[in-house]
Amino acid sequence: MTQFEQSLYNILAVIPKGKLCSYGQLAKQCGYPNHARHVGKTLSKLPKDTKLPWFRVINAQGKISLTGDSFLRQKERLATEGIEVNEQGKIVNFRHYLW
DNA sequence: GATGTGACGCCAC
DNA sequence: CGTGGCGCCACAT
Repeated sequence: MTQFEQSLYNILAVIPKGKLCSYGQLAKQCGYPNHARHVGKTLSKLPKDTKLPWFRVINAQGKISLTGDSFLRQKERLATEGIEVNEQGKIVNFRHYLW
C-alpha cells in the first residue's frame, strides 16, 4: 500500500453523500498534484464490494469517465443520491462539487 | 532505457 | 460545443 493510495482512500472516504469531486482535485488533496491519471488507475483496482464512494469521482469536464456496464453502474449509484446524469455521462444538476 | 497505455487535465482552435 | 496536442505518472512489455 503506497502513501498515495493510503491518502487517496482517506480523502475519498470523507466525501459526503450527494457531493462530487474530480480526479485531479482528489490527487491534489492527497498532496500529489498532477496525479489525476494515477487516481483513475487506483480506483479501477478497487474491489467491487468496496465501501468507498468511487462513484462520486468524475473528470474535470463534469462527466463520467467510465464506459459500458461500469458507466451504467456509476450512473445509477449517483441517481440514488439525487445526481442526474444524461446519456452522455454529463452531470445535469451541477452544484454538488465539494471543493 | 524506450515505448505504449490508461476511470485524467488544460489550453488552443 | 468537438478535436488535437502536450503534460503527467505508474506499470507492463
